[in-house]
Amino acid sequence: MARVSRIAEAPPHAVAQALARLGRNIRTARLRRKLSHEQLAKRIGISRYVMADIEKGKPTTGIAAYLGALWALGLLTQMNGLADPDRDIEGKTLESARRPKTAPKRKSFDDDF
Amino acid sequence: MARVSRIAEAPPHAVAQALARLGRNIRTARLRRKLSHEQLAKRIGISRYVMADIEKGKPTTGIAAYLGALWALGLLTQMNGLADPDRDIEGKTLESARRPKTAPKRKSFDDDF
DNA sequence: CGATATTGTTGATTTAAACCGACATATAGG
DNA sequence: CCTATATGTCGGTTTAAATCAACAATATCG
Repeated sequence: MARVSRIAEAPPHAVAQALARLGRNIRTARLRRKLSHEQLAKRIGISRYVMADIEKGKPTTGIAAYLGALWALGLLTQMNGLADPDRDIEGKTLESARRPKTAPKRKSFDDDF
Repeated sequence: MARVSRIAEAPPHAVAQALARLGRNIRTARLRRKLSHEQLAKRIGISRYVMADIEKGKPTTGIAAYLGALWALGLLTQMNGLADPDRDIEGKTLESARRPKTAPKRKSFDDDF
């Protein structure tokens, strides 16, 4: 990533937790399939070091490496419904009739946070 | 990421597709909530440029940025069951009684691919 | 339509992600 | 136990991810 964004530097609990759990789950799946870091990494096209990073839930590691791991383990299909607009009740409620291509104009200067 | 791994350089169809869909879904969720790139990016702690990258499904972008977006949109909970060992039928079947901490020793030289 | 905000693009800079070699430690399984 | 393999750690190199400023293009809405 370089220049490390705040979300990566100090992720909120929920994000850090999700990341840690994902890493653990990937590790479990790998061990069940009796693959070493090196073997799985090779299939994904990453180094064994990055494979280890993934299992640690490293925030700055590229998403493709994570998805590649899921893919190589046959678990990528579980990504299917993620953030699906149809499941987004909150969003559906908020949505006005039209579907704007950009966000609506803000009244004026930034409503920060 | 630097030195761009193969998975990021030329992701398999399934991975590229999952990435593109995730990006689109995040965009839809953002627009429904009437947030601009800049507004959402600020809450996540990234620049608007990275926010745009996410919606494009850029493979090399750090996973924390993606999860941060889901988090800021209230969609992170959908990550819960991802790669859950309990749901991993394939893995459960393969698993032998014990739970090794490392992969079993390979017979000898690499079984490549 | 016109004013304003959003989003896209480009080029330059900074910095760390990914890689590697080498070595230490832990684990598996004979 | 012993040995081969797996995994962890460290320093150093390469390279591109993230940022930013500035401007262009596009979309919103009064």
